[in-house]
Amino acid sequence: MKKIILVDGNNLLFRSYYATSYSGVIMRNSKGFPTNGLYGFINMMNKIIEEEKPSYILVAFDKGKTFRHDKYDEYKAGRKEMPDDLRLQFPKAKEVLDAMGIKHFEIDNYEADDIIGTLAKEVDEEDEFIATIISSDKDLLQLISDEVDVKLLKTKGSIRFNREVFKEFYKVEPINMIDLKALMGDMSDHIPGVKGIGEKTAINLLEKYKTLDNLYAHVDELTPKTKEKLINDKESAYMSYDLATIYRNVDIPFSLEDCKYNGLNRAKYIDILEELEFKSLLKKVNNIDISKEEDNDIDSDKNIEIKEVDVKDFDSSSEYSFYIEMNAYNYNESFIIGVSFTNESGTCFIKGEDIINHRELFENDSPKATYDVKKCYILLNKLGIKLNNCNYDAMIASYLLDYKMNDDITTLMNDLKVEIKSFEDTYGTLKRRRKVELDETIRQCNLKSSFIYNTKSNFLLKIDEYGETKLFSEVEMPLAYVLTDMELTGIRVDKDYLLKLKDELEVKIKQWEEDIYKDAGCTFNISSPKQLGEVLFVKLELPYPKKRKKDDTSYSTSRDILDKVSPYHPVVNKVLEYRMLTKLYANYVVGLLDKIKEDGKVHTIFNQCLTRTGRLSSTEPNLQNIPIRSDYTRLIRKAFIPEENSIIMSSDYSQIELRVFASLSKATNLIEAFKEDKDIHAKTASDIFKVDIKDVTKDMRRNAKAVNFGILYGISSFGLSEDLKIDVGSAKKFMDNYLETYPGISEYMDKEKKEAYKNGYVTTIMNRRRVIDELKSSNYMVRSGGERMALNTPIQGSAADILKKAMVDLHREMTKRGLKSKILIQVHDELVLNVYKDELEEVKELVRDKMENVIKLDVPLKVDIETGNDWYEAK
DNA sequence: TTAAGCTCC
DNA sequence: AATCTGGAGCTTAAT
Repeated sequence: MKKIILVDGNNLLFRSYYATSYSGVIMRNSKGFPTNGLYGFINMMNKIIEEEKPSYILVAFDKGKTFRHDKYDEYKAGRKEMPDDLRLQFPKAKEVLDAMGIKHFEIDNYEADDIIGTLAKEVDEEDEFIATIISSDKDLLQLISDEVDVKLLKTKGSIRFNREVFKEFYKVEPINMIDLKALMGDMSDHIPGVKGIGEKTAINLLEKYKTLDNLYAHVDELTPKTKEKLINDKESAYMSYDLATIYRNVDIPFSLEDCKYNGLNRAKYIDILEELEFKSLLKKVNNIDISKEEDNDIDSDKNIEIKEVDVKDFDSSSEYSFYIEMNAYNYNESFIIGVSFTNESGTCFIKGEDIINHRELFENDSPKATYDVKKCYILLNKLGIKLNNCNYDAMIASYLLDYKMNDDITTLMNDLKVEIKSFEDTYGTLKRRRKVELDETIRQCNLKSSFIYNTKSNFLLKIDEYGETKLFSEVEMPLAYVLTDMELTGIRVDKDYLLKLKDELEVKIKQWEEDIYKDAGCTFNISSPKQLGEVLFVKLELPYPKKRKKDDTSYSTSRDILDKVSPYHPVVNKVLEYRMLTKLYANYVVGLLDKIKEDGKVHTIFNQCLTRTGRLSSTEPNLQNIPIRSDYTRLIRKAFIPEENSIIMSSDYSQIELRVFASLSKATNLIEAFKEDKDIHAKTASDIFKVDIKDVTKDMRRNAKAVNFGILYGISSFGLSEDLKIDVGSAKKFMDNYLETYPGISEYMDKEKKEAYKNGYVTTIMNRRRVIDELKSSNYMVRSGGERMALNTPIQGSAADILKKAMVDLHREMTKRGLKSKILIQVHDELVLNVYKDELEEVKELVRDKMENVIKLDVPLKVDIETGNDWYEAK
C-alpha cells in the first residue's frame, strides 16, 4: 500500500502568517521581504516529512479569483482581501517546495480544497493508495473514507480523524459534514448556515435525520422554535450546502504516481533559507548532516537524558529536584498520582500510595527544587508530611523571568523545546479523566523532575543577571510558604448569616422583578443584556446615548449607559438595583456558601505566578473582590468572622501606589505633600487650583482625585473627561495644570517610556521585570496600550513587591514569637488577620512596624489599622 | 466556550 | 480613522 500526503498549502501559509503577526509586527529579512508565514510553513513541512515519512506528497494551492459557485460570488467576495505581506510569500513557498523535492499544484478557477478532493476521490477509486490530508479547515473532513483520513491542525498539536473518530465527534458520516455546515455555517469561510443553529443543535438534528434534505422533509416533527429557524433560513441552508461542498472533478494533468517524494535538494534548500535568513533552520540542516544517525530514536525528549534508578539507590544526601504528579488542587479533592526525584545519582519514581513510606525524602535537610512549591506544601501537609528546605521553585523562577508559563509545567517545557504532552492531554479534564498506563505516568513525571533539575542553574543565573535574586530568595520563595499558611488556615464564614441574607435577597429580587415587568409592560429575562436592550431601546424607545457601530444590531446595557438614560424612565434604576441584588446573591451569597468547607471556613487559592505586574490573585473563592463600596453590598463582609477569642484586624496601606509614584518620579512637590501627611487628594486640589487647603471644595477634591488616579493608569484627557463628565478641553487643562504643579512627573513618564522602548521591558523597585511586546506593534492602539502598561507596571508592581515583602517579614516575626494570630487574606494593599484578643496590642504594633518599615522610599509608608468582630466592622 | 456585566485594588 | 485607565475572577446568557 502506498501512502500519499495531501497538504492544503493555502491553509498552511495562512495559519503561519496569522499566527505570527497578531501584534501587527511582521518578521522580515534584512531586505524587508516578509518572511513570517514562510517560517512556520517550512517548519510545518519539515514536521510533516518527519512524522509521516511519506513516499508520495502533494501540496495544493488556490488559484484565480473566480469561484466555481458563480451564483454565490457575493458571498465569497465578502472574504477579506489577502494582505500584500502575505501574498508576496506564496511564490517563495512554492520555490521552497521545489527545493524540498515536494510536488505542488494549482489550477485556474479552483481552490486547494477542490484539488485535494479530486485526488482523494481518485484514491478512493483505485486500490494502490491510501491518503492523509493535512489542513486546519474542518471542511475537508467531508473527504474522509476508508482510504482517506485527515490530520486536522489545531493551535496546539493536531487530531487525526478517520471515519470512527469523526463519528465519535459528530455522530454522523463524514460526508454529512456538508449537511452540518449547511446548518451551523462557518464564519471563517463566510458560510451563513441557519441563524440560531450552532454546532450542538446541528449535530443533534443530523444524528436523527442524517441529511439536510431529510431534515426538511421532517421539519414538522421539530420543536416550533427550531422549525421556524429552519424554514426562515431554508434558502441560506441550501446555499451553504453548495458552498460547503468540495468539488471533486477537477481536471488534473498528472497521476498519483507522479507525486513521488524525492527528498530535498540540499543546495537549493540552503540557498533559499539563506535568502530568507532563517538561521535556526539552516543550523538544523547542517546538524542533521552530522548527527543524523544517533539522534533519531530519542526524538521526543532529546534535551533530557534520564537515568532511571531504584528509589533505594537514590542519593538523598545531596540536593535534588522532585516533581509531584497530582490530579487537582482543590482543598479536599486532590490526591497524588506519583512523584519523581532527580539528581546526579539518577531519577527514581514512587507511586502516590507509597509516599508515606518515603516521607524522609521530603523531610530531610537536603536542598530541594520543585515546580509549584505551594501546591506541594499543601498536598504533603494533608499526608502529615512537612516539606523541608525546598528553596527553589521553577514555577516562581520562570514567573520572575517572565517566561510563557502557567500552573502546568508542560507549558514551560514546551516553550523551552522539550516535547511533552500537557497534563490535560494525558490525564483528560477534571470532568473526564482518562486512564493512563503507569509507564506513561512514570515517563512524564521523570521528565518533569529532570527538567526542573537540569534547568535550575540556568534559571538562577538568569535571575541573578536580571537583579532578581533577592526578590526570588527573600520575597517570593518565602512568600509561597506564607501563602500556604494562609490557605490552610482559611477564614471563618458565618453560614447562618449568609442563609438569612439569601432568603432576604430572594424576596427582594422577586419584588424588583415584578416591579420591572410592570414598568416594562412585559416579562423578559432582566439578566439578559440582549433582551434588556430590546426592551429599553426598542420597546420603550429610550434614546440610546452612544454612537452605534455600523451593522451593530445590539445595544450595550452597561452601567454607564443605563446611568445616562435613567432620567427617561423609572424602570432603569430598578434594573440597576436588580442587578446589584442578583450579583450579590449569585456571586457573594450563594457563591460563598458553596465554598464553605466542613470546617466552616473558606480556603481561597492564591495564585502567586499569574499577574503580569506581580500582584497576587485569588480564586475559589476570590476574596479580593468582596464588596465594600456600596452601603448595602458591603454588609456581606459581616459574614467573615474571627475564631473564638479573636477579632478581625484589617491593615491597609494608605495611598501606596501614589506614594510609590511620588518616590519613583522624584516629583518633589508631591513628595512634600506626602511628608506633610495631609489628605493627599485635598492637598493636590489645593495645589492645582491654587487655593488654601481649607477652601478646597468637594468638587475640587473629586477632580484632583480623578487626576491622581488617571496619572497612575496613564489615562488620556478623553478618558478623564468621561470620568469627570466634563469636556475634553477642561480635562486637558486639569492635566496640564497638574503636570505644571508637580514638576518632574512629565520627565519621569517620558524617561520611563523611552527606557521601555529601548529595553523592551520595565522593572519595579525590586527588579521584577515585565516584557512588553505591545510596544513593538505597528498598531497605534496596541502600542499606546503598551505605553500605559510601561507606565503603570512599575507603580502597581512595586506596590505589590512592598506588600509581599512585608508579608514575609511579618509572618516570620509572628512565627518566631509563637503568636497564635494569623494572616488570613491579602487584598493588594491590605492584610486581613485573625488576632487573638490577648495578642491584640502586640500584633497591632508588629503589623504596623513590618508594613511601614519594609522598605525605605522617598516618602513615608503609612498604614491604617482597624479591628472589629467581623470584616465589616474592621474597615 | 465567549461576551457582557459587575465586583475589588 | 478610531480610539481613549492599569491589574484581576465569577456568573449568566447564548451559541
